[in-house]
Amino acid sequence: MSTPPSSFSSSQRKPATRIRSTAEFAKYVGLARTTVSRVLNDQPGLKEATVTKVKQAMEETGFTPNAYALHLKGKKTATVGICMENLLTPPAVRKLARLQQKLKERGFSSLIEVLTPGTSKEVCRHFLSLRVDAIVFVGHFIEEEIAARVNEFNSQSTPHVVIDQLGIPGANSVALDRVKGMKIVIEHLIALGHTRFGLLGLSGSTRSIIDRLSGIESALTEHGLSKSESILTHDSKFIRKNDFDYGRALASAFSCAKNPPTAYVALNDEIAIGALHGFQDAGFKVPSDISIVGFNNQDICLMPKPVLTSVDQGIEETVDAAVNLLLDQIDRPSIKPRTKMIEPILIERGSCARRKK
Amino acid sequence: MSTPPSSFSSSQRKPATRIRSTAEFAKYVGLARTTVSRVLNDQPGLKEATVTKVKQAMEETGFTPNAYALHLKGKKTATVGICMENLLTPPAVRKLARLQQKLKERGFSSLIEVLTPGTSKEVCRHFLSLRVDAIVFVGHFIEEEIAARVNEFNSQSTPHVVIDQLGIPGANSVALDRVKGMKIVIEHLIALGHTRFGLLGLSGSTRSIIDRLSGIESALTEHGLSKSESILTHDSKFIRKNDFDYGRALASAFSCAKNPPTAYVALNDEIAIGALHGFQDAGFKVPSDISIVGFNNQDICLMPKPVLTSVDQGIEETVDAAVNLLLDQIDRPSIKPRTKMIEPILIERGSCARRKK
DNA sequence: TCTTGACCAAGACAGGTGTCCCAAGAAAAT
DNA sequence: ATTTTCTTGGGACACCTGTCTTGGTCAAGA
Repeated sequence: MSTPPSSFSSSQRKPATRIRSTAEFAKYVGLARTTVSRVLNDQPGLKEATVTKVKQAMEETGFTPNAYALHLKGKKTATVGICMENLLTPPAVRKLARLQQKLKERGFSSLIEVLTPGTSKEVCRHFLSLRVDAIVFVGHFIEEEIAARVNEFNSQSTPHVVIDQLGIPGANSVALDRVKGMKIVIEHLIALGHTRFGLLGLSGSTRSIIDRLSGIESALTEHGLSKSESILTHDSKFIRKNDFDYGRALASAFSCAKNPPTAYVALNDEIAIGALHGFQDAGFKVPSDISIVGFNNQDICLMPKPVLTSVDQGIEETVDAAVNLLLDQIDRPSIKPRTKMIEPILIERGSCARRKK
Repeated sequence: MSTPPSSFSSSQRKPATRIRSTAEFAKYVGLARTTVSRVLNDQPGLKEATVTKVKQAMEETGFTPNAYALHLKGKKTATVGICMENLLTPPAVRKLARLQQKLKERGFSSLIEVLTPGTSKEVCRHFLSLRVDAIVFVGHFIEEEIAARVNEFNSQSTPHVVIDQLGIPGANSVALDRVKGMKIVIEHLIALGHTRFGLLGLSGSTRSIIDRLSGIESALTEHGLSKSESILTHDSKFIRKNDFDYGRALASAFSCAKNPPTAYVALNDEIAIGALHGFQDAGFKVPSDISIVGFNNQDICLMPKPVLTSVDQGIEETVDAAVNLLLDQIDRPSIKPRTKMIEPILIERGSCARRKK
């Protein structure tokens, strides 16, 4: 951490208080404000010695021009507001991490807020008061709420993108094709000889669930299976928490029933792993007795024994597409809203096997 | 979605382009800029009708005063810059989530950047150019680099706090007492009759590792055990990755050796769970043959069978203390740097048992 | 010594906002 | 009808920066 050579004895001359403006800074350097400004903006016609003098002083004082004043002079804020559904689930965080990284590569800073129901208006106002160049939503929110925000964005031509939530009219969105996601899962299990399926946590009336159920149905009918006979669920018996313990409880419910299904499809990896443990505790062998498929392909898929087969979200692809959508809007404000679907990929591991007998 | 009652026919009158200033907005409303400004700042002496007229127009147009211009008038930016070591490990993200939430409660926005080695100067400059009210570091960084930043902060009296990294002179810091963390682990295992311990991933020369080793040593000597006879490690045999597979590899190395230790202490939960699987694959029973303790008490502790005993970091306590340190600095700029240590707590689960025989 | 450049100092303006001030207009009270 | 009180309009200034202009200083060349 050696200080670069300096004509000032650096440790002594450090100003007691922070320098807040180019005027103060110019006084410190002993030059006119305009001269300093010329150095800061790489303008020609300056003596070499002057330039180095100013740059050294910047090193010493850590002075930086006020970005807020710069913005008033017409400079872009180069800031993006990110609205997260939560910061606790690994897939959401992976998206955030990728998003922040990609935006940084393009020179944008990330402002982050977690959206609780009903706060979207306030949060977006705040972002807009900070004159962000774009706003991103990550996760599933109340549809009407986001639709209202998107409406506002469109009427003000504010660049935006909605990641993971489909069905918002007029929105730029990127989302996993969940219909297809479930379809390839069921087809995989059918190929392994399974005909009856237990659903773990796949109930509700959100767009995400409806899409996934429709994917399941589509796969079933294409293979001549009837929905009513092939599908079982015990979701309604427990308070839905979408976590490990919920999966475990569901498994025990299935285990107690007679003639349980041989294959299970879970809402997410947590539930799948909980169920896996539940079935193992009940004396079933995975995958020889029972096959289980998770969703999201998180790191925890490697934690249980056997390791969990799961559906990969293509997070990198999703976020990269979202960033591209954003940049397109920033470059061409008149561009029309677009939706990009991401193809899911089944990652086969050890929790599925051919049906016995 | 219902628009509040309005004298304008809302969907029609929406301006085609975004309103960018109070001047434009005042023209839209049909009032003087000063009058609008008075409404926005809740000044007295205004007719009721005028106030509601302006507020309705705000609803319709979504107009918000430019925060950048406000700051020029002396208003605080109410923004905090957060430097993250990474956004991929769950403990780091939990800290971020808590931090963002607590800051929001106090009215601060969160600017987030991931720091790669060598970028701290640039990132902090950027934060300072955005006139953040404080800067937070979360994670372990290159000591000299952070020390240099802290030095700059102190000379400019920039409020800051370093979470998780000790040993930075002059810094406001909050960190887990890792010495004690390891000490309570070893004491727990000694109480269960263990006398020989395998270390998983606990090698290196970072402050964090040194502290933890010193905690182990302290517990051993207090119980009359010698370090050289009680401690075994195979860390150097593999490329250290601190993940599940690394733990698994270490376990297989211990399994092959003759007379392996009966108790194992891991750097983190991932390694511990990997090792747990590795030992089980090698034919050992956990916890009857072998006891294992993780570190961090993440959610994944519940994934393996048996569930993993681990040390809780007290993330909430840590972050809350950090926020308090920040606020103290903002309120009293002359306050001296302080360090707050957080007490670790051993969470006993199923992966430890009394030593056989 | 005088001219010519090269360089810098100093002033002015714009950008959006809050606030102070004074004048103008409208409504209310006399 | 006149006066008083309420309310609004409009100008001015400060905040910080980049940029344009003008004027000044100093050294080098003629």
